Amino acid sequence: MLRFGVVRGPHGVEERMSLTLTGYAILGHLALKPWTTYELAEQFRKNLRHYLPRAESQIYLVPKQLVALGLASVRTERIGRRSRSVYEITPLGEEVLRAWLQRPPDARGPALEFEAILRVMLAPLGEDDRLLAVLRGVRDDNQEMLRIAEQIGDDYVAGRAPFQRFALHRSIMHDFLCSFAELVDDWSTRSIARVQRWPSMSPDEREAEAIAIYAERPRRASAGREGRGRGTT
Amino acid sequence: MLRFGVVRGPHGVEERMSLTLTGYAILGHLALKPWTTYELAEQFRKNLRHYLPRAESQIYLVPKQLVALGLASVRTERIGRRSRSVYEITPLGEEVLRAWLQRPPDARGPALEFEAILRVMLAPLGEDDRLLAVLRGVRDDNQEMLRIAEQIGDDYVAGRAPFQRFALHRSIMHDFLCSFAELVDDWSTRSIARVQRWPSMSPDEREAEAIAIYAERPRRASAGREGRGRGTT
DNA sequence: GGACACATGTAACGGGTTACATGATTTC
DNA sequence: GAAATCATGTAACCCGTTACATGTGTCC
Repeated sequence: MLRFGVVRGPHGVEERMSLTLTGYAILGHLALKPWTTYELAEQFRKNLRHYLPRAESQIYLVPKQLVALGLASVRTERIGRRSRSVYEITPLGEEVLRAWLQRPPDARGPALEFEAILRVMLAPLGEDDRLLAVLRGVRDDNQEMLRIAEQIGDDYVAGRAPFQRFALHRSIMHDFLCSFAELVDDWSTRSIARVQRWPSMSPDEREAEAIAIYAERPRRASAGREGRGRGTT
Repeated sequence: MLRFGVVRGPHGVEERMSLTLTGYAILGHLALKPWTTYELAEQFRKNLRHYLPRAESQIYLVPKQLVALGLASVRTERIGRRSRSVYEITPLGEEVLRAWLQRPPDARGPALEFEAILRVMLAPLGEDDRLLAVLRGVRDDNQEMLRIAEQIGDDYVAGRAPFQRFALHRSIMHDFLCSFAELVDDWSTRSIARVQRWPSMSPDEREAEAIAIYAERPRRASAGREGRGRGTT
């Protein structure tokens, strides 16, 4: 997060040094409504962790930093004897966020880190049943993601989602999350089935199976689609 | 990487403290054949970055640490006046790797970090054309991934891949990579098309579109599949 | 009265990134 | 002889994680 020099240029604010993605994520949430740190932590735990995984402690730290930078303000409420901090965005925070939304993303594509794939790669050094265990672990874990996606879908259909008014935009997110969870489910399921068939196959059959996959994937040519060509606009 | 106490137990080595995933990734590569740091860096740049992204400098640092831990050895070759280090796995390194392959993975599912999704989430704060720019950026960047996957597929079909002998195992990786690249391509393409239609739609139509997506995704029930139920085996 | 969720942090550590630096070899 | 690629690092920095700590409210 570090220093954060804000320069007021002719077209609004320009940032000398930017926040981390976590910082913008929280600032963005504050732009929608005031949040307590607990609510933010909950939000990250339930909804954001699939494409912005962060430790709980970070969610309590970052809002403080935003306040220190003048991008947010805190108000302390008392619920009985228990106190809680409510964070709100400041006008400066709104400007900084707007400037960020105007800028092109730092990373355009998704960053994936997938230990299981490394284990698949090194699987020839071990036994097939270890590979199966890895793939089953992936699939089992993914069931949770599928359940969460289902829950979110139900909430929007029932009209009781916290951000129902953004349903249209959020449906793009939901589309991605579901596609991803379904991909992991499908991939792990068919890979388990494949590995299970290997012992009963001849070397030639195995060779043929591998080559068939390499020959068919990725599907070639995606011609005749919207807005062909480079450019970020 | 830090300390790394190896204890020789009744069933082979037991590790007191483990390597990072990067450490195991490189150790795993050394188990297949000796590599120079440059080759490793190339390998990470071309093949691994999609599911284990690491800075180049890290690839030069980690093998040195493996040597310091006694898991690998270096040999310095001279090509003309230019020298290069060739790294090889030691017997201890092989044991440690085998022990790791035996253990269940630390993270079973994939970890995703996707700035563009955050921008989709906050898109209602900006203009639709900013959202379109983000989605187009994602799709354009993803073309590169699709091209790389195609290249890899061609190499295996032609029988000239560096690890042709592992074609069967690696086809599982290829399957995942292609599925993912195709997902990103499909998702970004259909999302661009959707956003472009929004201006010409009535509020009711937009509402209906959103709800339709939430109602259909994720696909419900995945009954009658292999090995139902929990458990890591 | 015990368990569990609510609620909010702090301190230390380190893995990985960014930025920089440098020289050799090949290609045009 | 300029440019690109080959080839190998080092130093500083810091974001995020791990692990710990602590008290409140509520349910049974």
